[in-house]
This record gives sequence, structure tokens and C-alpha cells, in this order.
Amino acid sequence: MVQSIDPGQAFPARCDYHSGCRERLLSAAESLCRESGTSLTANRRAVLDILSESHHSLGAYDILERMDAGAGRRPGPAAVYRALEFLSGLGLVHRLGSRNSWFACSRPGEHRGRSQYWICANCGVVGETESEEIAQILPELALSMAFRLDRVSIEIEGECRGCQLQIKG
Amino acid sequence: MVQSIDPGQAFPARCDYHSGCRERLLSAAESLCRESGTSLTANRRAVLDILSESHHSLGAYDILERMDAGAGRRPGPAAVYRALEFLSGLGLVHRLGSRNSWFACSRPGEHRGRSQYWICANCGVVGETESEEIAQILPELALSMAFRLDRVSIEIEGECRGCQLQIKG
DNA sequence: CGGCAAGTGCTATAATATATCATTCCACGA
DNA sequence: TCGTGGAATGATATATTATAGCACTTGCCG
Repeated sequence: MVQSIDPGQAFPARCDYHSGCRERLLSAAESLCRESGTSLTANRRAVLDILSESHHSLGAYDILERMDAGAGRRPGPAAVYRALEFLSGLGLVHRLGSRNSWFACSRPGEHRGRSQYWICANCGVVGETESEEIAQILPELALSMAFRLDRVSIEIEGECRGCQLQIKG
Repeated sequence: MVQSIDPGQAFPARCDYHSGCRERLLSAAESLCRESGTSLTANRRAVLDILSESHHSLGAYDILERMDAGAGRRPGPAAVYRALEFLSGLGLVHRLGSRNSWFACSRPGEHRGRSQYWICANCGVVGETESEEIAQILPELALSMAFRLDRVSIEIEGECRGCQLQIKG
């Protein structure tokens, strides 16, 4: 087995009431903040809460719209982007460049920056894998080009198993 | 050697007057259009010309600005986006999701959709590699997840050799 | 208390991308 | 030669995504 994560488990269930993910994310957020001497403020927590409701990716303005659900007033876009920047800095959320959207990390605190993101074009759910091989190959390639590698983004678009079954059957 | 392209050659020279690239791109454009029964119209060619001037990536509006250099009048953004969509459909240009920008393909007509893009954060030049290993691993991973893989985007940000040398020395 | 740093609110605006519909251009057949 | 149909473009408006700038608040620490 060459995967550090069983790929059979990598693509999350379609259901939004996934268990464990939110709790894991929140506790990772708290410990990462503690470690880094920052704080999980109300805004940041609100954005994290919204993203952690499902494994779908959301646009920043989608997040913004959901932020008045509880409170009466809605912040400006900058508040959302500031929170997203903070959270992605800690690896708690990721940005999908191919769609200008954001989603909650499935494995916060682990394997920072070494994930592949699998995006179902039909249902919008995003899964993550961590391929050991890719984690090895890219630095080797970089070395052979004398390229200093800072950040990697791997986005794969296609259709998840669940959607294929549903559409076909 | 596991690379189909020598990685030592993958990152393009910093100079903008690179030889061969433009010619290769243009002739690939013509043959791809011929094969697909489409045509390389003036607009499309203008966008391709602008992108092929260097290995840098450009925003759509940067391209737009350069489109009045010769002619007196400038088209609207839609013209640029239409050309970009057409050209990227043929694999002649690529979009960088991490930066919302576009660049000319270094290897038009080959290995469609199997490239890795190496982006120098300092000089903005974009190089391409085609890793055989990655070309194998991703479909295997997809298979094990029962995920139908349609499109892959691999973007690596860092600093190229030339810029590292220049800054340090 | 006073001063600093981090975070936020608020407003404006920049940057990126698409929708819609009229018009042009050109190849092709009657 | 004319008309017709499809592809591409022009033109205008607008949607979507993201950042800038600056005042204010809050909490901490001397």
C-alpha cells in the first residue's frame, strides 16, 4: 500500500451530516491557533462553521450570505476574505483556483500542502487524497530543475462514484 | 530516465526572445484548427500572439490592453475570453487558477492535460513538465476511488533557478 | 490611565468573468 | 447572383470575485 490514506475512503460521503469531520476541524483549529499564538475569533469561527457544514466548496459571497443567518447583520466581503486567508494559512480551509471557491480541509493539521483535491463536477463535493508518490516526485522534479518549491496545488475535476451510479442507474 | 521531457530543459529561459516556441505554437495552432474544422481567426491569433511573446502568464485584461497596440480600436473583454476559451480548448494556452491568469503552452499538441506548471513567484515565468509517474498515478488513484477523472491541474509555485541565483549572488 | 497590536466595520473600488442580443462575414447551394 | 445558415464578433451591460484604506474597538501590558 503506497497511500497514506485509503483512497476508498478519500471521497467523502455525499451526505452533509457527516460525523467527525466538523469536530476534528474545530479541535484542529483550536490547537493550531494555540500553537501559533493566534485566536479563533467569532468571524473566523463563523466562516469555518459554514464551510464545515458540508464537503462542498463555496464561493466567498456564498459564505457571506450565510453569515447573517444567526445574527441580524452581515459583515462586508473583506471580513470573509480575511477569515479565509487566516484559515487557509493554518491549512484549515483550501481554495480551489479552478473555481474560485473554498472548502474545509478533511485532514486538518496533517500533510500540509501535499493533498490532491478531487472535485465532483456534478454534486460539487471535494475529496482529498495524499499520495506518497506525488509527495516524493514533485520535490525530485523541482530539484532537477533547481526550482525552489513553495506551494503545490493539484485539482482534479471529474465525477464521483455516487453521481456516476445515480446518473447511470 | 522517467521523464518524457528533460526537466533541466523544462523551465524556459528568462529571455522573451526565445526562439522556436512561437513558431511551434503557431504551427500547432494551424494544424489543430485544420484537424478540428475550426479556424484561427484574427482575434484568436492576436491573443495567441500576445501570449506567445513570453513565457509569462498574463491576466485577461492585460491581454486586452495589448490588443490595441497595432489596430486603433480595442475589443471588449468578451472577445478576449472567447479567444482564451477557444485556445485553451485546443490546449494552446492554459489558465492558472491560482492566479487567474493565462499563458501559452510550451508543448502544444503533446500530452494534453498531463502537464505540471511551475510558476516563478519572482519573475512570473511559467515552465511545464510532463511527469510519467504522475500521469500514471492519478488515473490509478481515480480508479481506486471509482472517480471519473476529466481534467487535472497541477500548479507549483516557487522560485526558478535564474531568480535564485540573481537574488543570492 | 496610556499606548500598542490585532482584529473588525465600513465604504469604495479594483479585477476578473459572463450574459444578451444585434451585426458581420463567409462558405455553400439554389 | 442571390439568399441562407452558421460561426464569430461587436457592443453594452452586468455579475462575480477580491482588495484597499482608514477609522474604530478591544484587550493586553506597562
